[in-house]
Amino acid sequence: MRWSQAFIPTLRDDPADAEAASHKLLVRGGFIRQLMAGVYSQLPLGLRVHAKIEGIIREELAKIGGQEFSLPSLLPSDILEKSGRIGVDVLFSLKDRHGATACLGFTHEEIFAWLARELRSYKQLPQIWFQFQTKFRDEERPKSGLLRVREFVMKDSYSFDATSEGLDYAFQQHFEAYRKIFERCGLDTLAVEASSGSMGGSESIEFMVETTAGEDWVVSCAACGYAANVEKATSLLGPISDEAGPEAPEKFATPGVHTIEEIAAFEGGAPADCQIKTLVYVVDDQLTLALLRGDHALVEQKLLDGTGATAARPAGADEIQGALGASAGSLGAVGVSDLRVVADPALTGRKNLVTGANEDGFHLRGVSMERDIRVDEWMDLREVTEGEACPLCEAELAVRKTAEVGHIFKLGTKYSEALGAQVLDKNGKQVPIIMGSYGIGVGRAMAAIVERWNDDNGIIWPVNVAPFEVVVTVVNPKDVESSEAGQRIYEQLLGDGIDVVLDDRDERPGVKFKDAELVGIPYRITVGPKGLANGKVEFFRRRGAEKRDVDVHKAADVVQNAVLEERR
RNA sequence: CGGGCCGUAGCGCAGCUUGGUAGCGCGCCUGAAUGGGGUUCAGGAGGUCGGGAGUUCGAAUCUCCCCGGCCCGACCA
Repeated sequence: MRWSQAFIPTLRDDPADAEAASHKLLVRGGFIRQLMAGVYSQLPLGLRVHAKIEGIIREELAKIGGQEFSLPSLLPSDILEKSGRIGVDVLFSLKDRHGATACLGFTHEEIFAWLARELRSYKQLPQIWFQFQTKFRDEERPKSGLLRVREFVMKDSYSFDATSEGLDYAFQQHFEAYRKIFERCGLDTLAVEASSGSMGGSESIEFMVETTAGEDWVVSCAACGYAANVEKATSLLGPISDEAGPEAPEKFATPGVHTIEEIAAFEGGAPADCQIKTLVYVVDDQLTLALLRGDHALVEQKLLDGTGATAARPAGADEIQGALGASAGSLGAVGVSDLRVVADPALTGRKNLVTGANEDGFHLRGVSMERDIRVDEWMDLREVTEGEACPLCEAELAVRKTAEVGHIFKLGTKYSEALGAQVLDKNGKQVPIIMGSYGIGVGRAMAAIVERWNDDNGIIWPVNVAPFEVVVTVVNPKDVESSEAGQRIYEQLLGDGIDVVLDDRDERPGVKFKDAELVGIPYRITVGPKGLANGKVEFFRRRGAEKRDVDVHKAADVVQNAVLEERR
C-alpha cells in the first residue's frame, strides 16, 4: 500500500465528544468514524486491525476444534420467545411488511441450540461451534468509543456436550484459548469469577483488562492471584466485639437525622460499623429488606444471585411508607415479620447496634441481631473495598477499574431444553445437550489494546494486531535516489510477506513522522538524502522510540527480522 | 431512567447576553519556495448556523416544539 493512495484520514485535534484515550486515538488515527450513538464505521485501517484480531481468535479456536459458522443477525421473534429472552431490554425489534416481529440478534444461544437439534447421538459430541457476527444491543448508554456500543462484532462460540465433565473440559479449553488470544493481542487479562446474570448457568469467568475507561470493578489479590468481579468478590473482615448493651432495644429521638453519617455524628448515636443499614428492595415483586453493616454498600447483583430473582429495584417512597410506616432514613427490621428479611453475614452475632425505629425521627439503640431481628436468609450482599483481606490468603485486596473483553459461561441445559436440542445417551435415553457459551467483543478488544498501548504521540500497536507492521517513510519524495531506495525496501518487504506501507506522500517529513506514530505502526524505516549519502537509512521502533542507522541494503532484512521475532 | 452540557465550514472553536444578512485556527485546492519532526509566502474554494414553527421590517442570536450528540449517576446478557 502506498500512503499517498490510502484513505487514512488523520486528525490533528481530538474529537470534541471523545473522552477515552482509545476513542480519541482511533478517531484521530483514521481507524473509525461514528455514525450515531454507539454505532461506528470501521475505516480501512480499523478493519485491518479488526481482521488481525479475528485471525488470532480463529487460529486459537481451530486448535480446540472450533468450527466456523455464520448465522443471521435478523432473527424471528418466536425463537426468542421459546427461551424467554424476547423481553430483554437491549433487544432491538422491528416489524416486517406482514406485521411479523423480527429481532436483531444480541447473542446467538438460541440459534445455535436450534441448529444443534440436528445432533442425534452422544457419539456426535462434543462440538464447538463459533462465528464472528454483528450483535445489536440497544444499550441505554453507549460510551467511550468502541468500548460500549450498540452494534459490534462478537466472536461467539458454543460448546455442546453430553456430560457435565464434557462441559467442564470445553470450558477449560476455552479458558486456555482465551488466555492465548489475549496474550497474543498484547493484553494482560485478569480472569475473574463473575455473576452469570440472566444468561443462566452455573459458572462464568470474565476476562478483564485494567483501564480507567472501563466500567467494571475487579477485586484482586497480588499475593495469591485471587480475582473476582465486585459483583461476586468477597473478603475477610476483622472481628468486632460489641458491648453487651441493654436488655431490650431502646428508642431514642433523632430529629432530622436520616443518614448513617448523621447517626455516627449524633450524640447518643453509633459509629457506622455499629449501625444496621436497612435497604428496601422490590425483588421480583416481593418487598424485601436487605440489611448491611452501616459502613457497607449493597451489591444489587448479589441480592439477585442470593435470592435467585431476576429483577430487583429500590422500593419507591410510598412503597416504603406503606410497608414500614416510615420513610427512608428511619427504617429498621426490628419487629418486622411480614416482609422478607435478608442480611449480610457481616452482621452475624452483632449486638448493641443502632438502626431505624420505623418511625420518622426515631432510632433504636442496643439492637441485637440474634435477639431482635428475624432474618429469613443470610447472604453475602456487601461490596468489597480496597485494602480488605483476601478471602484466600488474607493479603490486602486491590480494587481496580477494568473493561470486560471476554466472558465464558457454563450454560447447562437452559437453551437446549427450551429449544429441544437433545441427543440419545449411552443408555438410549433422550438427554438435553449441555451447552457453554463464550464471547469476545472484537471491537472492544481493539479499544482495550489501544487503552493499554499508547503514549502522547499516539497508538503503539503490538505487531500481531498492527494495521501495518512497517512503514517506509521517504523523507523527500522529489529526491530520486530516496524514492528509489524507499521503493526497493518496500518491495522487498512486500515480497517477504510483511505488512508494509510506503509513505510516498509529498508532505513535510514531520507530518509523515507524526502520522506514522499516531497510527501506531510498530516499525519505521526512514529513507532520506542525509542518510543515503553514507549508505544508511534509519530504523525506528515505535515502542521505546529506539532509533539506529542501518545499511540501506540490509534495512529490509533488519526490520523483517524484528517483525518476525514479535509475530506470535 | 434521573442530573448536567452541547449542536455554527472536513476537524477544533468564537459570535448569541444587547437581533442588522457569519468569523478564527487547522485542514482542503492552485502556484512558488522548502525537504530528517505538524515549514513558509501568495491566491482560492467551502456554511440550509441540527430541523420545524413563531415573534419581528429583519433571527445563528428571542420564544415554542422536535431531532441528534456528549458527560456524571443508575442499569447492563
